[in-house]
Amino acid sequence: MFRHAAATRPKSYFFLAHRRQLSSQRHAFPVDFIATAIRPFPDYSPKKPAIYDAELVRSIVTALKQRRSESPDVILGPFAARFRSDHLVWAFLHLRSDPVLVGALLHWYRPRGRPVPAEALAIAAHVAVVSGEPASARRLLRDGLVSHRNFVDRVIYTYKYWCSVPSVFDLLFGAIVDINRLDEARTLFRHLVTYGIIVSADACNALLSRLTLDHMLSTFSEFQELGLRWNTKSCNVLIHGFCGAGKTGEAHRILLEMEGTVGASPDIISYSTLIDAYCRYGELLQATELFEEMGDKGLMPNAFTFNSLITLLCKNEKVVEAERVFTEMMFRGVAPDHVVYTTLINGYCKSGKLPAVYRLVEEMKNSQLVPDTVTYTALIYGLSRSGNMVEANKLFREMVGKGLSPDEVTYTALIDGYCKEGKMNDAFYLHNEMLQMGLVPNVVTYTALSDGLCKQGEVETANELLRETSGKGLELNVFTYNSLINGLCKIGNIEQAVKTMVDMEAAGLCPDVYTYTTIMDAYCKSGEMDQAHDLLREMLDKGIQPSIVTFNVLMNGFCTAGMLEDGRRLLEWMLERSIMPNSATYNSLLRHYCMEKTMKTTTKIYKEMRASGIMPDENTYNILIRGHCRARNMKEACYFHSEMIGKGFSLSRGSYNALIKGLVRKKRLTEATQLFEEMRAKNLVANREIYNIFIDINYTEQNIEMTLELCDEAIEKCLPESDLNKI
DNA sequence: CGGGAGGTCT
Repeated sequence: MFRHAAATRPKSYFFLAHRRQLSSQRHAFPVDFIATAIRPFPDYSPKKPAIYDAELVRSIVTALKQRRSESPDVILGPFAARFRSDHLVWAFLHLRSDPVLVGALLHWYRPRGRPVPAEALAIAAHVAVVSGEPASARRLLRDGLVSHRNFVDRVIYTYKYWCSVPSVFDLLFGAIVDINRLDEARTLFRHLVTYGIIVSADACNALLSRLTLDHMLSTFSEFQELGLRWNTKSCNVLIHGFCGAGKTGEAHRILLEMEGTVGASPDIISYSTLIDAYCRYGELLQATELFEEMGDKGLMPNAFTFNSLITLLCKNEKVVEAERVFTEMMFRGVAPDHVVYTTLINGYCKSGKLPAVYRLVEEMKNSQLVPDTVTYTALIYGLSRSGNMVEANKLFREMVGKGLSPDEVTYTALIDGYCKEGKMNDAFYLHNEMLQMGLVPNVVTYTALSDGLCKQGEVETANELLRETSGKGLELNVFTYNSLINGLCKIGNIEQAVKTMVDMEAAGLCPDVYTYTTIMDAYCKSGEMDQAHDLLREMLDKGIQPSIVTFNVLMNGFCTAGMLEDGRRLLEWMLERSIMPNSATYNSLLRHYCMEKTMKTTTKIYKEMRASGIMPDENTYNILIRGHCRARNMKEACYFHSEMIGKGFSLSRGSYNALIKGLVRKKRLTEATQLFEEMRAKNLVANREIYNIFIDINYTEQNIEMTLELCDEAIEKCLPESDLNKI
């Protein structure tokens, strides 16, 4: 049923509506200003058909109404030759309460090569809105907008005669925003105000969220002054905008003041957005304070809120704490979704804790949560990182099998995995495959490939690749330059590395802690401690904070240069500034004292390390074991060996050699043989000396077959003795 | 209107 009464409604209705709006505003306008400012919608009516046309239209309409179940093509076919675009509107006059038939007529007319007139599209949209079909109205409006320059005018022009309702303008506004004509949306808002129409806050929010921060703010105040009452979502958009620009202080201010200035109280999204920003910028304290505060206000944190905290903890390599928060969240009755699981899985992937990863994947499946592309990418990345390309590929196929599409991030994770293994052919094969899939490799992909080439010593090829990358219009960034600089350092070309650092500055990129640490390491390794120190000075002057790696590089430099006093001083300097050393810091010192065969000092330092709560890593154990073996402390060596096995660490080639040699010396042949077999099973090559020992033993015991096998193996695999010291 | 994946230094 169509309500003709609506046609008389607009003027007074909107006047009242507008007054109501203003009375709740802080900046009230004089009422008589509004009374004179509002103009009525135009009085238009469709032009009259000629008798011939009217009869044609009546026949068409009758046919459509009576034969609803038949295809419009069949019904309208006979009229096709005589049908003009004018007939559309005349037909709509009879079909105004029947949006289905309006749609059918348009649908039939449209593909016939002639454009649908703006007027017909606008009318069809009004009919759809009035009949409660906003989705099709929006489609029609969008069509009108893209095909007719003055479509907005047509919608306003036809508004009154077709007894439309104000929400058509929300849809029109939304459609303009959809096609990204943001200035036009703002103009429309102002224009509609002159008719006494205020576009809804939600429609305006869609615009707001697409604007840059500056425009966002100016639009917010302008629309507010024109009579719009913004809502909580609007403030959330502003909060998000400020957060994205790093202005958490401003965002926080909105959260605190929105109730008073806009009359909209912050909701769970307002808080979560700000909490997420604090987490992103590493301000855990601020984040947790807000977390508490929202609870006090009766806003319960949800999976989004918790996820931000979990992400931050994972980023800070506190994945165990992250899981504690995860457990706490479930305890509070918040069910984790697939995103939270992905966050935590990724955290464990980064720290290489695959058993925990598998446990969470299992748990996720049991909760009926479905992993998506992001989840799979995190898993593939985790497996690539731990050198397990076979499993990574299996997962890749599994995700494709499940109908998920790998994107450029997924491919890059796999490509990086191959690069880290030095399998550059596989890496480039995947690069080609992603091109064939229509995916566009980005600067991250090329950085991974370039880094892979650099690590293979093919710095020239990497340089060539990056030239091509720039040629494609991709902008190289700090990561790219750093990996190239590292490549140059590793082939011993520090001079070129420094030149490249200058290049990157010329390209407008600031060398960061990675750049400096990389070059400092090169200087340290070539014994140029003064140069390294100069660079440290330079980076401190620039206000770049050294990382633990920077200190470790220096520590390693001091130790290898035999500047032990400087090393110890550096350690104390770090401790005084509560810069927490890690296992690598201590490993340099330990390695040095082991080489000096001063195991007493080594043990003292090791005890200091444990007392500071620093867990030894695989390297630490290998250093200690080799040291104790050389000092012939087999009891200690064996103790550390069993402890490291208990933690899932493995002996290095050097440690195997040292342990076996030590055990043989103590005549503990059973243990020595067992280790030798274990070593061979892992495809690690023993020293010539060790082979000789076992060849002798087997020969003495007349195990001729074994003797020959070992001889062959030694000839095939062992390097000449002279090269052994280089390993 | 809010959350999760990939590339650089020992």
